[in-house]
Amino acid sequence: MPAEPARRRPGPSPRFTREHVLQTALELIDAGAPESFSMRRLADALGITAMSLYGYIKNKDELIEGATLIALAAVRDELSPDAPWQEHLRAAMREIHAVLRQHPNLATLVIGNRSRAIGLFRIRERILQTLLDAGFEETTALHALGVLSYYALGFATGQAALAGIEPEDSLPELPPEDFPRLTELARQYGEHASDQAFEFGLEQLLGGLERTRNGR
Amino acid sequence: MPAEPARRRPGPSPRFTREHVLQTALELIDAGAPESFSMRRLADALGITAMSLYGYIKNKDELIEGATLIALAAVRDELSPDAPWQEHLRAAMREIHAVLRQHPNLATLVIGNRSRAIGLFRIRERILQTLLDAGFEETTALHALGVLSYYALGFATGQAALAGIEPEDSLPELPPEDFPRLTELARQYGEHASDQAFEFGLEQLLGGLERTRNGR
DNA sequence: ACCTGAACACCGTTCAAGT
DNA sequence: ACCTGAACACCGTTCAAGT
Repeated sequence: MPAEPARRRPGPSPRFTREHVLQTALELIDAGAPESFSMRRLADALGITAMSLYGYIKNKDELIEGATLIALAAVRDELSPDAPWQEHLRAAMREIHAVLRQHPNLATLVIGNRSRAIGLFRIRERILQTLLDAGFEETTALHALGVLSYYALGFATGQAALAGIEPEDSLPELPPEDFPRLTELARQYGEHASDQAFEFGLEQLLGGLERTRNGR
Repeated sequence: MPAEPARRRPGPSPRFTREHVLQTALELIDAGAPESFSMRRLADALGITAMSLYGYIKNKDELIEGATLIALAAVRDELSPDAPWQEHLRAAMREIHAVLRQHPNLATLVIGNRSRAIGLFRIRERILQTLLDAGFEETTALHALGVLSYYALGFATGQAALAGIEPEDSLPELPPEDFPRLTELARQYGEHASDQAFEFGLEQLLGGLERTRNGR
């Protein structure tokens, strides 16, 4: 690189809002592989040095939390408040799933990061509220909350792991004599992580909850 | 147990089996935080340099796959083959859950790693076999396979994220006016990630599958 | 006040050289 | 054949100094 004059124009050196930094982070997280996101790459994308980022956020965890919050802001409950509780849960779960599908790497980062992003708790509050209003006992409601959130997060992370992989490559080569069923269904194996599979599981869970609430 | 060569070099020049390397890796993964596991630390624990590891495994992903395989070797099906399919699924899911609870950081590493550890496919084969034998249609069986595996993996990862955190610290400070229910149940919030919650969700899923198989 | 370079303490992995 | 040090191309983060 040729030596430039050490002097830098003090002119329009760009200053960002925290939101702009977080938004750029989210775009970068969406663009690459989950592990390819780094402070240094984000700084590059913004045209500043990595160290300058620390003027906007405390550390990388807080940065990911902030990006999560922005992404989750898209989750809204549009249902009328007198819709049955099953409808509310179904809608909430579908919205979470849709958002995580749009930002697949976020799911991977969040699940491994013990994220305390307040957006996650906004959704949990809403689910918990729905369950309690539906008449579930407190402990049962908390159990259901855990089941529903980890199902959504786990499934989305699983789908993210298969993103960009050809369906027929989602299975490694397996000896047919030890894996007869997987071998037989190899071509359709990708179905296990499809959106229909998510819906299928959601309906199993909602049906189960309904049965539980009606006294077994 | 290390293979003892006891020949030719003076000084500490131990040679290991691949199994010993993988076993040590698993212990190290269990011991610390998920992100604290590194090739260099593993080499330290073995008393060799990081570069020597590449004589035993191709890279870090393969190392984690190998450790996963060792851990999953503990999963066995002890049921008699004529037990009802629900019992088989329940047993398989509980065994997976138990193993992931014993190696919590492994769940985190596996879910973010698109692991192709053959041990995972051994379990999937078994679940798929059970579902097909129970009479589920192929697509439905694959959907159920995805739902069950991602539920187990997602829940275990969620529990791992809370490991070592005091139950009362599992919630960040939230404004009570926006989060009335979570605030109200803050003391019991840890319940959402308990083993009972896992069992609760498992029963919802099994009940749902049973209903599905009996024609809605 | 904001941004910087240099530095620290790490990573995974390659490679040529040593025994 | 196995292990090594040195090196490469990265990390997140701190800190004193520059503007």
